[in-house]
Amino acid sequence: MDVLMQSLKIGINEKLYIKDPESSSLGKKIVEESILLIDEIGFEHFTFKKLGARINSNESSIYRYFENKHKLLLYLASWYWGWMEYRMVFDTNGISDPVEKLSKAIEVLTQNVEEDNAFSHINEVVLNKIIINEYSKSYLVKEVNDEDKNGYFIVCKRLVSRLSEMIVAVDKTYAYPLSLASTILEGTLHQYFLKEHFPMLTNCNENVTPTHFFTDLIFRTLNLNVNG
Amino acid sequence: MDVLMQSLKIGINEKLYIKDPESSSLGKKIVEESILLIDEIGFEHFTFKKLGARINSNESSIYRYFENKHKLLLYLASWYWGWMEYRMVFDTNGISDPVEKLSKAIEVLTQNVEEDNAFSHINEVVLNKIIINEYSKSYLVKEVNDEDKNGYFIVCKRLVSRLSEMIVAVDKTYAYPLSLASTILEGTLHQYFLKEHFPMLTNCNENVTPTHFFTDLIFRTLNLNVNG
DNA sequence: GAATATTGATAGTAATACTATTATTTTTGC
DNA sequence: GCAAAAATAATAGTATTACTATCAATATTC
Repeated sequence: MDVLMQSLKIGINEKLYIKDPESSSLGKKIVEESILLIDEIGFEHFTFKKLGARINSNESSIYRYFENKHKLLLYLASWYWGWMEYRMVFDTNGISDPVEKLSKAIEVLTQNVEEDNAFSHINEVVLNKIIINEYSKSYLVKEVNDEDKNGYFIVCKRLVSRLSEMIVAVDKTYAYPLSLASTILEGTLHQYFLKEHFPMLTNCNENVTPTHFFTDLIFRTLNLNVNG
Repeated sequence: MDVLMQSLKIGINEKLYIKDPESSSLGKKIVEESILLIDEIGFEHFTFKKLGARINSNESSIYRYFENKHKLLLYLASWYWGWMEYRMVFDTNGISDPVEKLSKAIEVLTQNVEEDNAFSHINEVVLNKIIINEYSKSYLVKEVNDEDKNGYFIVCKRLVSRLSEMIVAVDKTYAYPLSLASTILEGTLHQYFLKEHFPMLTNCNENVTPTHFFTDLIFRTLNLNVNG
């Protein structure tokens, strides 16, 4: 799993941190506990001072790793999308049939996240929760164009692009592969949010998952049979 | 248009404001200029102090209308969704064919917003821009469950519900009408955002609109012909 | 064991997000 | 047209946030 780990590390833009949090135990603790604290109190209430108190460290020490909490969120999001991308590529790698390949990709991207023990200091289940609740806040900012120029969103963009290509491989005539791919990724986060907080606005529940909904949607849209 | 105006006023939960901004010229100015200022500097940089300076009024006076900027955003969002709901109901009212009715609803909900002169102090075009950029921030908060209990999201919920019913009217066997409806509403905002800031992640541009994409998606998903 | 890097502690600043009080202006009712 | 009431403005003040700067204490490494 070392190769995986490295490939994921590569995905994170160096401008997102001042000092690489993977390079020290304090850095890892900052990442590890920030995920838990953001989940507990929400991104708006989260501060470096509170995080410092929680990990018995100092506010000023955290500022030596991340410029501000916004950059930390972008870092966590890059890690998350890099991890998703890796799993998608890994899990679809050997599949030659384009329909089966797309189907598997959708499954990986929309299914409930389970813990991955390859990364000891990152709790993927909780990270997924904060991506559902907070990811939009990382790009819905006035500075988005400049930040995009800095490459802060490159991992997520590459994921959409890859998924779009898989859609094209299934149906070259379909006119909206990019829009469909971005709708699936964003829509998945949204359906999980609705399931948790607005169950009346979704058909997803304990039995019906976003994977069911989006797999069905893709197959109907691209005019395929469920069995490939 | 007075009836319309009233019906839209009714839609806004009274708990969202301390004093009804429609009841005075200062209140209207607060709403009018807050839309423009949030659009200009973004919700994070927007403060009541800055708004006060802009309208030659006082921070403390604005606090007499709205508890904080979060409630103001919820107010603006309720107004927006109330206005969309009204237009959707109005424009689909006489249509008896369910397919044509759904098609018209999608059109109203996904098309580019144009100014509505019935509401002099609200610039719908700019309001639509801030909904695209800021709406998610109104519900992606830790307090969402309590706020929902207070009825702050009722207008948007009713809209999803209505759209879902129109989907059911077209295809009773389709298993995910709520998820499809919520995906369309949320996805429309997202596609407009991508079109503006991440054109590589969407097929929408000057010629292809979110209306094209979502109309096509709905028709394929519900197995209909484009001509009804 | 000295030099260097890292972390911690403390202090300080400007801005934010308010609340409270009092003064001034506007509105309304008679 | 004037008094009473309501609305708005001005000012001040508090706690928190989002940092920056400085210096002391601790690890690390050469």
